[in-house]
Amino acid sequence: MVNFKEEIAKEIANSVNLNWTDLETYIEIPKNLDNGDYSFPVFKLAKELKKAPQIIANEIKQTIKINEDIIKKVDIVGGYLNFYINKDIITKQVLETIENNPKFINSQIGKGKTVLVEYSSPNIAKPFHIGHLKTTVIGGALYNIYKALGYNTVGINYLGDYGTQFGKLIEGYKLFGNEYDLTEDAIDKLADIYMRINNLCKEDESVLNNARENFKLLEQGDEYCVKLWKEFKELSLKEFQKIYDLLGSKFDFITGEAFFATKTEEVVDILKSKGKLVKSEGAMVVDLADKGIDTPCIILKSDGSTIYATRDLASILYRARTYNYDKSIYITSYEQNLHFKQIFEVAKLLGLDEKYTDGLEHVPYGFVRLPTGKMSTRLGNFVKVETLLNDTIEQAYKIIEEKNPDLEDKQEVAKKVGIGAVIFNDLATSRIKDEIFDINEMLNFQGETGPYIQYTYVRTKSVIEKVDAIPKFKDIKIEKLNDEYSQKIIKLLYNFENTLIQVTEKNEPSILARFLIDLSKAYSSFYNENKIIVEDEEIRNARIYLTIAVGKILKQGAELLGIQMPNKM
RNA sequence: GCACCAGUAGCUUAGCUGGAUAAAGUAUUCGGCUACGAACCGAAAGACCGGGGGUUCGAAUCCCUCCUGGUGCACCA
Repeated sequence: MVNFKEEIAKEIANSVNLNWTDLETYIEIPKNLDNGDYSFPVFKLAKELKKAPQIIANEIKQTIKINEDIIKKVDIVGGYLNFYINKDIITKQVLETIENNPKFINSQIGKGKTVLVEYSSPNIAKPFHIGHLKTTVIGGALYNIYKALGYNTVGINYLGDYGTQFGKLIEGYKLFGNEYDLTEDAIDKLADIYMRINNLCKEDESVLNNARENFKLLEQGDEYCVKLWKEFKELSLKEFQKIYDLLGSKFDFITGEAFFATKTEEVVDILKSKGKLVKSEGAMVVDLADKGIDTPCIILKSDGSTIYATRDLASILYRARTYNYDKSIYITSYEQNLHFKQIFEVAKLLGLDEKYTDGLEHVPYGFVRLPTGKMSTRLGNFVKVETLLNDTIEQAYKIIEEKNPDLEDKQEVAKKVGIGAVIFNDLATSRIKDEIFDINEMLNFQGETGPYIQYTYVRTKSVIEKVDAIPKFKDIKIEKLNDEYSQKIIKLLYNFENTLIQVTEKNEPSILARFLIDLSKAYSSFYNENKIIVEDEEIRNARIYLTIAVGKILKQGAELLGIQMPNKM
């Protein structure tokens, strides 16, 4: 496809004798359509060329060689040079590309590169509540999008399956295990046991010591403890899998902390041999004061055992060797900002190639809070993902019942719509923002929501279903799509791939979520203003063709976010 | 106390590598189904872009400072 910015930048560059790549970054897209399709602020050159913007603008306008196929018109308004592109060429190229390449992605940007995405990472034996949803959904979307751009993508679920907490849980099971039947709702019951033993540990030091002892035994491979731990893990995974199935979350590897616990020795050895490990308040730490980080990174606790940082470092070593990654992103709440800052600094001391340490990136997201305050498993103040999904699915079912009672497979559709609403809600805003969870907001499927995108898609399907002959691209009269509504859609479609690239540059799926809203709005306006199935065959075919293109991109974009599209709703 | 993040319409947000009149949704009021799906479209109203300084031809955007909220700050993850 023509890169309009590049073409314009090159032509201006010729005219003023400057480097076109710099000029390209100056080019903007005017908010107001009256100001053209692309705009060049001439003020930017005033200093460099030592001339008034007006004079420069005139000179450029006069000397620039305009290829009429690409640029129709150049205007000077204030200090801007406004470019009006040839609508037919962009329309033709967009539709032609979608015809030939249904995925509408040409970029080779990810070819030969490997990206690791660590996400979801729940603690086993604890309920999967809506606080874990963001990492699962954001990570899933990023995973899909990197993959779509050609990256070799590896999704890792780094389970919290290690640590003193399991010593406690084992102790709790020993004491009250016989009161519970773990064949059903295992996690809830384990969480209950954990809550009880945790309270007991606070009251009774000897219980806490038993818990610590259990963990030590677990580490040493004690048969009873390992057997219990495995059982807890399996029960938890089984329940998590139910949620992952609903959300469509997929992982290439489910590798928990325990896996790396056996690999920490090398980390300690390397740091020791480099003299970076120093004793501080009884623990072995790496001092990071010279890196601007006040808090040293603990590698070995006072009792000589490892800590999560040590295991994270071991995982970096392992992943560098195993996957030869170019980029490795960690999706967690911003609570862990300092932790990742620390381990990324310490990772530089492990003797790894710079490629690997440069590729490390923490992708933080904001807190989810309940109106009643911060969520806490310990205090029982949380909303389970399962409950939330059931509520939204039920709501979707109710609305279908009301609006489209004859629909087939209502339950299936309600599932797609209800889950789509939840996923979209977590992806629609910048990930760094905190969210106060409001169930009423979740259950409102109007406006900028997942169901709105699905509804728009369903309308495209419905239109296409109504026509008997699907037009071929070669028969489309491009110039029939010159109206403002069609053109708005075309411009959005033109930006689809660029939008995906932006998502990966910022690790920000909300950019795609917004794009899909914009496209849905543009199509809804088009739909209301233009009758599609009209007598005039040329107009009809052109509009149907545009409808097909919108449907394809909506579906693809939504699926990249993890949202399934129903054909009817 | 130190560090990081956030503060834009009643509410939820977009815009933040500086650019033309600050953009949406929601809530409120009004209009549109004898056109292909009204979970929609259109309109009205709603903003000292947290306050104050500065840099610049130009600041929601960059710098300084203050205020508010959140998070982190050593053996939990």
